[in-house]
Amino acid sequence: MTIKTRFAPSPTGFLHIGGARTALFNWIYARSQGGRFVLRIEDTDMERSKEEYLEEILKSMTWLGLEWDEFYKQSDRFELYRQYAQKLLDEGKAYADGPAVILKMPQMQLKFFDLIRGEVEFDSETIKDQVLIKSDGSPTYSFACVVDDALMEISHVIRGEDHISNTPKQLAIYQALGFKPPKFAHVPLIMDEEGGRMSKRSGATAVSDYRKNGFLPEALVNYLMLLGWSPGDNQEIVSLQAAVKKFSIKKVNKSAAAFSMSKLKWLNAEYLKKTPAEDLVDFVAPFLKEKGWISEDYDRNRILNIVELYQNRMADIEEFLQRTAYLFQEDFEVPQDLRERLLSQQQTRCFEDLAKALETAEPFSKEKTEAAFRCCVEEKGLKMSEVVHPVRVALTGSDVGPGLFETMAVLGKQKTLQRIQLASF
RNA sequence: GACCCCAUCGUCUAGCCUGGUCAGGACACAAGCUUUUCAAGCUUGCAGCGCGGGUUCAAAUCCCGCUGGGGUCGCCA
Repeated sequence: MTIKTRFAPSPTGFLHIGGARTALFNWIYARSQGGRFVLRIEDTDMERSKEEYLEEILKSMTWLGLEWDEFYKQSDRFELYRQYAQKLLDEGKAYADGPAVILKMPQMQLKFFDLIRGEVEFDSETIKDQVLIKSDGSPTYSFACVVDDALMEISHVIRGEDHISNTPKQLAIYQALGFKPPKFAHVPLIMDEEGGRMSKRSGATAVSDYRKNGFLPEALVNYLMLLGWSPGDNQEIVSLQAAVKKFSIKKVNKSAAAFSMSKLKWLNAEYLKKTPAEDLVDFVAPFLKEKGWISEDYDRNRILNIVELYQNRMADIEEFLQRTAYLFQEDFEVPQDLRERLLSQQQTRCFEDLAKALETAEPFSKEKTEAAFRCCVEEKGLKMSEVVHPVRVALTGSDVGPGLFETMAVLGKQKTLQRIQLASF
């Protein structure tokens, strides 16, 4: 049997991280079985479906690396749904209510075997007749879904747990149509940090938000797959390729998982650390351009030096931009408490001489600046720590950051000297 | 409310199917080492089987009940 899965978002909103994880499991499962992955846009609700959302969904899927083998839009297939509805009408399995078509609920065993949960059974008495075609001629979700899954020969329907109670209704439609139902697997939902329902208030929920905030797609994908699934060998860093090798749908958890931004950030930091600095330059450049900090023809080597300095000090782009702002902006504020604590008259009185000493550093490298700096500090009988911290504040506006001399090298001679002198009185 | 699903550290999880390993790992948190600060790195620590009944020589693991959480009850998807 050929394995075929599908992800079927409706373009009534951005691609949600919950949806992304469902898509991810479908993709991984198809790939792990040598099967095919279908992307089907469920845009039967003409009112709420928007072109911009469709574009955003496609873009997010591509960004995540979840390429599809087949693509469909339900709005192209309305005629097909009407034909099947007519068939049910002709066979007496459905009845008309004005222009609408409604399925007579057959008496049947509404039982199915869920690949993740095992046997799930519903009482057919509790399920009402189902609308198949709405009064406006468009198909309902369940009807279009069943017709498509059957015609597209979807072998495994992997979807969110919120669809579990749709399954018995759809089973009835399969039976009426005379189609064999696919295998079902309902993956648990993702909860917010507090364990409640994911909502706008829960923070970033759209995949595009994570892209904008400077997360690496590999990190997001890695995080999402770990929410409800584990390779089982204590590995946390798992590539898509490794996941495909180890994936088993039966090993997917049954219980809902709370989203953890701190773990996602940790994973992102891990991926950031192992990404070659050269590649990171390209990753970071668009964000710097957007800030207006660099132009189109920026000094690639300089950005490379900066990236190398901060690669281990950031979990996302926001942190990077915050910590490197002093390199691109002239007027940064030194917080009042730091000014008082580290830039007192006493502490800055050697600044003039330090500036003079640094003037001789040529080239203005980490090694040369450090040598000149140390020499001057020793001559004055001071300790390095007494001078290093005040100077860092003068240069960066912060008391934390990379090594002082690496910072100087990347800041450049002119700005370094200027800022030291400026702070000395 | 009815129906359905679920339940291991604060969080994500391994272990459950095929009862017997100090219940393992990761994030977070705390401490130490390193260091011009921070980060990274290394080491250590803290912390869990929801409750109650069974079955059994033995239960996180099997069964039942309870409690708790979640989902669905649209001519939305």
